[in-house]
Amino acid sequence: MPHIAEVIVDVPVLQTNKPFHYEIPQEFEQRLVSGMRVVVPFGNGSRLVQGFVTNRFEASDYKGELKKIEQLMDLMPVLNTELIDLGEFMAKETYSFRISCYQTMLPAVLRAKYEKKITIVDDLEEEIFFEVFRGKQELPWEEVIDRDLVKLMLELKAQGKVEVNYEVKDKRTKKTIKRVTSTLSFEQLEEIREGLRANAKRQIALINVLQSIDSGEWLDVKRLNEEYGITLATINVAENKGWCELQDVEIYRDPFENAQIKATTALRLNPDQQIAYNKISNKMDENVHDVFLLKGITGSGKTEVYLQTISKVLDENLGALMLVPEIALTPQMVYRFKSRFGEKVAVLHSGLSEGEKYDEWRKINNGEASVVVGARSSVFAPLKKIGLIIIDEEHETSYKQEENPRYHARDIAIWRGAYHHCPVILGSATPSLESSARASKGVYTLLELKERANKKALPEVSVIDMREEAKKGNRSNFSLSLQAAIQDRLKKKEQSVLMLNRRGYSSFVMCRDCGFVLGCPNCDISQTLHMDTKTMKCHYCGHEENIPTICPKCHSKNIRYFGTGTQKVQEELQGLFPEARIIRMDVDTTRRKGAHERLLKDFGDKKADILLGTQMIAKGLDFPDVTLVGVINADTSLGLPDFRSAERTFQLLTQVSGRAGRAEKIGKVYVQSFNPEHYAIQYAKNHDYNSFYKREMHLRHLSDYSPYYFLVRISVSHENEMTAAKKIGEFIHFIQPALSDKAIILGPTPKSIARTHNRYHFQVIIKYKKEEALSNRLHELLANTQKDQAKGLFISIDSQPMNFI
DNA sequence: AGCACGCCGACT
DNA sequence: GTCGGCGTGCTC
Repeated sequence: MPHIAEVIVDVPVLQTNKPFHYEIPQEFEQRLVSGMRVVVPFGNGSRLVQGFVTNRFEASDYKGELKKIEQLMDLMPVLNTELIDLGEFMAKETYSFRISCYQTMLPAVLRAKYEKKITIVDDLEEEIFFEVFRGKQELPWEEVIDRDLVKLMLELKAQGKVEVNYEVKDKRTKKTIKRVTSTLSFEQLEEIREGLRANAKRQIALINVLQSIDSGEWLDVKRLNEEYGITLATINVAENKGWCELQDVEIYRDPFENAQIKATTALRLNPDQQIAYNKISNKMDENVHDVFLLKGITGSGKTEVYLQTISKVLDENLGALMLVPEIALTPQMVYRFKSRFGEKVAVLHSGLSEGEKYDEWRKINNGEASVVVGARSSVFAPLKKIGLIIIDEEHETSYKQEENPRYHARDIAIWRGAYHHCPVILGSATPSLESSARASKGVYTLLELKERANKKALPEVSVIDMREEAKKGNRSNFSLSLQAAIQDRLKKKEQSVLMLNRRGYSSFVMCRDCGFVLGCPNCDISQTLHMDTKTMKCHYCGHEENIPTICPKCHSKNIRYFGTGTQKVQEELQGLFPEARIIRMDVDTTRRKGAHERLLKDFGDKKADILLGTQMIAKGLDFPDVTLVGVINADTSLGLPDFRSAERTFQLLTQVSGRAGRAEKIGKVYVQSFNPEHYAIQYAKNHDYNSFYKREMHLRHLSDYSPYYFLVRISVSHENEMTAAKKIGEFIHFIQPALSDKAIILGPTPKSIARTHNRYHFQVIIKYKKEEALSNRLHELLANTQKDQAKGLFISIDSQPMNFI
């Protein structure tokens, strides 16, 4: 057996971001497998840290003396070889540490907790022992700090009386239940019963129960207590006397314990669905990796295609991975999967406790679950053989993690698809421009669902010009036509959904009379209002000007910042319709666990007439009695200083429109806007993705943005503004020589929130098509700036950033 | 990150 | 003269 282990240690800094070799002690030789967590001594004081074994070797080329692995933390590996490789790839792509990548792949309970403490090894003076150690053998290090004992401890350590110890603690817990079985025969128990006093009621009851079960059958102790009043104490006594045997068994916490799930079967596919199914199915048969872009309008039955392709995967004893955005992971959605695939489904989402997440993860790792449904991080689910990966609503920006490691689930999914030689399906009604562009170039295979499953026409969308409303003297958030429509639905006892677009809240300036938004003269994006400096700024090029008091276009004085809160809107709405029952859904009302589900359930049960919410209501809701959808302010997301703002607005409007008229009744959508002629709004009104795509691609082409160019953003921050500004300048000088003349450098500019936590932030964006040397150069940049980073300069590199605010 | 080693200021 | 400040470098 190779007795050298390659270990990635849990010290997330660049200098230790490489494998370290350890000797595997004899006792672990047989049990240690790559992918297990281990405890290893590390560094000068040999403090104990957690590590992941990534390989085993016969010999090491390390010149120094190898240390030994201290302890194994797992019986089964937590990472398989695929995930070990994926972590290496991911660290390189996202400019982050391998250890951080492995930790994001795993449930949080597998992350170690560290404890440092002082242990007595030789007799101490009585006074110290009782006063300082309070008569105990150990003293936690925090206490040493708090009680200012560092100096004393160092002295005692020098005298060899105490030592510093490190402990690596495993946070994971398994939920267990106690169960009991009989160890005696019916007759033997009968004999015992006769020997008992008549008033030993509990013991007699227990014997009755033990007599009633078959040999080898186990009974739940909790149930014995509930049903017969037999306590654990009684059973313990009985066990000591040898009548029965007690056992702790590990169980999974079941987050869906109380759900009643009815089995469903496959629906009949329409011709478009059938074609899509066949094409995907063929690739699965060939065992070939391919990426499909499944484009289907709302209600076209994408989910049924997912379900049936997954079903085929299961028939071949492979696993399937399905990602959905966190907010779309509703009970309705989960129910659909559970009812088709039953126990084979594992669900991973943020609503679960750490323990529940770990249990779901274990079911996957053990091979008990073969269908995984979950949000972004589920892309790392430890399925051993994957036959299909699906990313639903692939355009959603939440698939990109906004903290380190800044991975995009789509990239990870495609990497895993290639590894497993299986298809990846990207599904959306409004695909991202990047994916559509790849499909039109033939990099992805396009599959289209053009028909709605119920053959219903898409809802009619009316765009309401809020400038006209203003002229009529209506200063409220609700146009007269929307008010009339709401009144009508209330009368007919039908439901309405109203969405308040909260993106980019209050951060830009717009003219209430003509809809003019102040843009940057150099960058074709809107400028952001900075109240701290009382200026308008462009986040891309750094352009700055005064806040306008008069609209440059129509010279109206009615130009001001834009944005409204949900609570204020709710009050206004209630004032207009005193009899209406309103449910408000925003970050405030959904903060508590389960609140989101409860509010939706109440609305589904028709306990309210109007659902008022932010974009979180745009996804996945399917309520048959909703016949009216209103978008109160379509413009806020247009005003964002982001080249994707039109795309986001188009996607949002299309998505929310799909909420109207899901069943028999015909739906109607009202979109209120100060920019009704804006192409994102007009194309959304006409449900015309293709025209939107063409127009937007043209604009991206003109301004050299994605998908024509790749982007990378380098951000720095420092508590001293001058230092941060000077450093980012140096970094550009360092990177520039590695770039061709085709690359475009934007900035440096201060970030939109130029100062947070008393630190100053600057960024530079590099637009490029093909720069072979760039990635290496950026890795070098990180390596060369270790000293700066030690001195409080934060550097972060975000490849293909999604948010610019 | 955490720890040791090493070289300059205010103290017994 | 020394105690201790944190700058620098290393961790299998």
